[in-house]
Amino acid sequence: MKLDEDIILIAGPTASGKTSASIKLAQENDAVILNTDSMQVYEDLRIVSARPSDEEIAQAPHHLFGHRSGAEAYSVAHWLEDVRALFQKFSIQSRKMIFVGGTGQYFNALLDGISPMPDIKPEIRSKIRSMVDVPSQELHTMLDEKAARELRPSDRQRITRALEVYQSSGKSIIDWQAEKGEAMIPDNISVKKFLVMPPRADIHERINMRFDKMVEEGALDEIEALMKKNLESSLPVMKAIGVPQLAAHLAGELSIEEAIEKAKAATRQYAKRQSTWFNNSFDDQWKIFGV
RNA sequence: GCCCGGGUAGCUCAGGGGUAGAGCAGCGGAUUGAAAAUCCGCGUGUCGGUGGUUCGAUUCCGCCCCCGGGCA
Repeated sequence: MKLDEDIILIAGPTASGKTSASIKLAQENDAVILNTDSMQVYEDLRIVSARPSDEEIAQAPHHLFGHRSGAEAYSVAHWLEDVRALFQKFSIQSRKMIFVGGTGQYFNALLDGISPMPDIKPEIRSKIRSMVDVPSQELHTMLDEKAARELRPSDRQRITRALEVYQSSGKSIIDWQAEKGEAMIPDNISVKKFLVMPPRADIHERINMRFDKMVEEGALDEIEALMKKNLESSLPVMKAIGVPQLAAHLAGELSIEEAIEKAKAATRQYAKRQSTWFNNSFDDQWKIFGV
């Protein structure tokens, strides 16, 4: 399919067939592919994150895949910086770009921008994140008034974030978020949006088959190598689906069957959350494919 | 063949004369620098079948079927 637009977006839940679709489109449109997935950025997770294989990557130019170490705490802000750098490198008009992935937050940030946020002082961040023994309900009482009103006492991750923002800047995260961010894509650039959304039952079947295949292809070796790095368990890479489950098996806490079953279930639940995001957060410019 | 134990949600199981409830799975939702994260909400069921007792049976009784275990 030959497309006129400068930028093509392909979103969809995990195991929906985005990778092969992106390669085909890239070849037909002489485009480069940009990863829009929060876990495929890590070099440590080739198999478990379902990152394109070397053979697939050889079929079209790929960027932002496996370009970061798992030791880094990558985030949507880093991703936007990486994208901005690529926009300059290629100059948007001269080369078609295909964004493909399953991280809704990244797509939203790309299209709508992200509010400016203060730099977090490292000592504040580590102080707050080290309070692992303090119940989140108690952390919630330390919030500024506005954040306390918006966040649930059980939502530890957002509470932690709100605390570090307030303590670093003296301003509520709610006020920071009220400031609109700048859109990444200029108005004169045309965008085509594809949402790959197969029936849920098909996705479940593909997830189950794919995880078995990952194990056959050496997922355990990959996780073993990752564990040898002794990274902090709070790092994003350590929370990728498949990592905790297979690590638990390697540690002798789960049988391989149990680990596989838990990883598959976690993947199905993730696909559910992705579907919710795409169904409710994406506007009707997205063209839906049932595949 | 006989004797036990068990058949309740997709799975593992609890309960008990007034049409039933947990965990997991599943479904729905939120989502602004960890987002594959984090959080919120929802039981989805001929209680194996069939007769009987009873105002009323998933529960008590009989018979049958199925699954374990034991004795032969």
